[in-house]
Amino acid sequence: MKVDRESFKKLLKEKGLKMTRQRLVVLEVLAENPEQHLTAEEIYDRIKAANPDIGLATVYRTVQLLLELELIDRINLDDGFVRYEIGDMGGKHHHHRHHHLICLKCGKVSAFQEDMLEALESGVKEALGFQVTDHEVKLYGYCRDCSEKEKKQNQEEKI
Amino acid sequence: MKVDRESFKKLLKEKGLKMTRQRLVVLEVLAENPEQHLTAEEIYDRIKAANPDIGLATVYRTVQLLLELELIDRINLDDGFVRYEIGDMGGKHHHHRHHHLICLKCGKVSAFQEDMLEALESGVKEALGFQVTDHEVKLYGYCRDCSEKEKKQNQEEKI
DNA sequence: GTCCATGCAAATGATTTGCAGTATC
DNA sequence: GATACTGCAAATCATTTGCATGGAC
Repeated sequence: MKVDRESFKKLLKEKGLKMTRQRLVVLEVLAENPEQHLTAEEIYDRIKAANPDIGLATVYRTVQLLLELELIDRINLDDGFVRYEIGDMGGKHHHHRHHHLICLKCGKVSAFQEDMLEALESGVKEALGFQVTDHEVKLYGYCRDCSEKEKKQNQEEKI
Repeated sequence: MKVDRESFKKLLKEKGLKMTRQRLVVLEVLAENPEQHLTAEEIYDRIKAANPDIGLATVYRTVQLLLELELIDRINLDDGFVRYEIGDMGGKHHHHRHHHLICLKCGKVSAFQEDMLEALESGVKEALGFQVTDHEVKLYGYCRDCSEKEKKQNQEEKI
């Protein structure tokens, strides 16, 4: 994914903010690594090589800013780090995101698209009067690779 | 909800652990406050009145232990605290839990039961080969009270 | 030139850990 | 009586913040 410098600059200007090299670079790292769920420190590490004089605090501040601008999303995998990923950008409907599959064996995190939740949301609306505007769904289990490995191992044990 | 001292003791013994007043009290606080999503510090505060000489570190250690024993669940509302609530105990099917409605206006957190996710899980299994064993679902939006207040306010503005 | 933004280092705050004393089995 | 558990205080570690300098407009 490519960051459009000019529209980013414009977006910042609307809020009285300035476009800086650091802000652009952080956004670019996230845009170039979709589905990677990077921590602030990981973003920092990827930037440091080309920009040795950037500070970790700036990454933290920038990531907050990008969240407020709704350019990126936050993911919490309960491992002590907050992670970030580039948002839908295209923005089909009202930002519906945060669908993650987390493998309990290899730790791999993948995303999935699913509209089945809309039925759930309208059910909640009718039954409880709760109007859903966003959701975060994490499914824990075993990814294809790990569950196939498991299966193979079980077969070998039977022999 | 009431804690069964003896079966708790037995459960601990199976793992070579001892039953202590502190462990019992922490479990009781959580059992007596279902749907309350207490932080470690909040649990500590509720215990301190009757047991002034308990330590916060013990609450943290106990809560970890109860998680491992699958007697309680962990909830993360991204507000900087990890929260805990008593588990299903009854345990209908394979521990399926963590369904929360989080109101963006008043911050109220409520839980809901919903089996509609099973359709989603089998969809994921077929499409991606990912075998789901547990899930955590957070729906963000506006609770009945807040969305009614909102509606009323909008009507008044029109007058 | 005016502010906003940055880098650095120090501060924060939830959670963890080491250790000597204490309670459970 | 052995061993696990607790309380306390110190340590940890991700994230935030104060402040003087630097950069965008």
